[in-house]
Amino acid sequence: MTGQVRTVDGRVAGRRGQATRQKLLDCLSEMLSSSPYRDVKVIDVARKAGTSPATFYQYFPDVEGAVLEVAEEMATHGAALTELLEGRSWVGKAGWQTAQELVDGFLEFWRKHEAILRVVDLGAAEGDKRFYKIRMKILNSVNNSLADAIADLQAKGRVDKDVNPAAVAGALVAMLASVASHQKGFQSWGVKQAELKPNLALLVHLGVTGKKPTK
Amino acid sequence: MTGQVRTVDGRVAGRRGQATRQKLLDCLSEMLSSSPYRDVKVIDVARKAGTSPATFYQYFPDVEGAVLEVAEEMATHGAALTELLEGRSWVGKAGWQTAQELVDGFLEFWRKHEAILRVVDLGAAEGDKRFYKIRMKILNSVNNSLADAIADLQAKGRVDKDVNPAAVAGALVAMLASVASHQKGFQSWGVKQAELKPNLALLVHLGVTGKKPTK
DNA sequence: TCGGTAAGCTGACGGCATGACAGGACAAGT
DNA sequence: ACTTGTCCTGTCATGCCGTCAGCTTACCGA
Repeated sequence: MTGQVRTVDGRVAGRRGQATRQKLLDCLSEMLSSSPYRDVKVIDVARKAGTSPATFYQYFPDVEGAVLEVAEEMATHGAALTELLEGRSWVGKAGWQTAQELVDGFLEFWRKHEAILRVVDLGAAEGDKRFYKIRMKILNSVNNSLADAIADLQAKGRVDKDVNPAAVAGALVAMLASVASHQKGFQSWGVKQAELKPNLALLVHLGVTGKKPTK
Repeated sequence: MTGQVRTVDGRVAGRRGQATRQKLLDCLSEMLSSSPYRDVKVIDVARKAGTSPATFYQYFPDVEGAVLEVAEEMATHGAALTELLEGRSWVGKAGWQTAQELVDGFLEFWRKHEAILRVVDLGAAEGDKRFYKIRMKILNSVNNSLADAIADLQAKGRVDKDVNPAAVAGALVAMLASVASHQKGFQSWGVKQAELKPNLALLVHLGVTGKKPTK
């Protein structure tokens, strides 16, 4: 499917090569967590991996190229987000639970991949299609499921006709992503993490069903 | 209030100096709009301003320092966002209009300052307190007004007791900011800008009042 | 066991951005 | 014209970037 892993100059990477490559990616991930994206240098990543800059350039065209790899890897893990919504109900108490579990799972995922998601968000906002596609790949699973749920309720007449399911779903997903990125910001507004989640779930529930949840 | 503008080495800047300084800031702004943050170099900004890198370093410690200035300037303009909510009603048709105008004004502001806001968002997400404070300064005006409105309705018994006004307000503001940053993303979900706004307004109204708007 | 071949790594190098400084250009007041 | 303080830039040491030739290592077939 993906074909063989290749170096920049076209050689196929063997066992040792792939290990080095992966180590560089891991070290890059760590660097992204500990220092601003702007200050992440090839030489630092290489040093951290116990190798030389020249080796780095064998496997990646530049820092951005390597970041894209890290992001791609993370995006495949993001497929698990689909499970948060698959076959769930939005009616009654079950609906409230669905909303809660979505918020919980989403925030957890974002927290776990905080550093790389920051960079993906930036790249997407800057209009880079590669980052933008990765961001879509992650959000689409959640977004599509949400939009379907809204469209379903709409078909049954439980949601107004003039609601655009995709727009509402997208806005809710954007909200979750943004809140996850700036959780610390809420603390200065006197909102604790534990308080935040149910309020987010409330908004999600309101957005999807148009009604307050029954708890 | 802010005192005199000073160079890095402590001299007070005169008329000519301030003009040069401002020109550098303007050129930096342009650079941020046209190229990725990571690739904005002092030498490019200086060249664009028709001066030398050494001059840049007389007024700013580094690119980040200059970016903070641009952001600060933008943040003061952001005070105008307060007007979108001051003295507005959230009841009946007026409530729907309030929500619409908030969404409109917010998106417009974000669009106008897109480039610098991207960088502020990144800096804040990375935990840099300076960027984080600027982000707060912009969002606080809207957030506080929203939280007050919710708390008001809550006091009147129109909103559930277990809603945390600050949390809901913060989440709604985060949603607006995120959607504004990634408007292009919605196009690939088949959502046009014109469709997006009323749906955002709907979510805002739902979040604040807990009820569907009367149009 | 022994080469042969391809993978894997690095030292070294030209090029460019950074950041500091000292000195020259310039404007304003006397 | 002279002085004073502001303003700008040429220059330099330093450090990262990105490339290449060449060396080492692992694998494999004879």
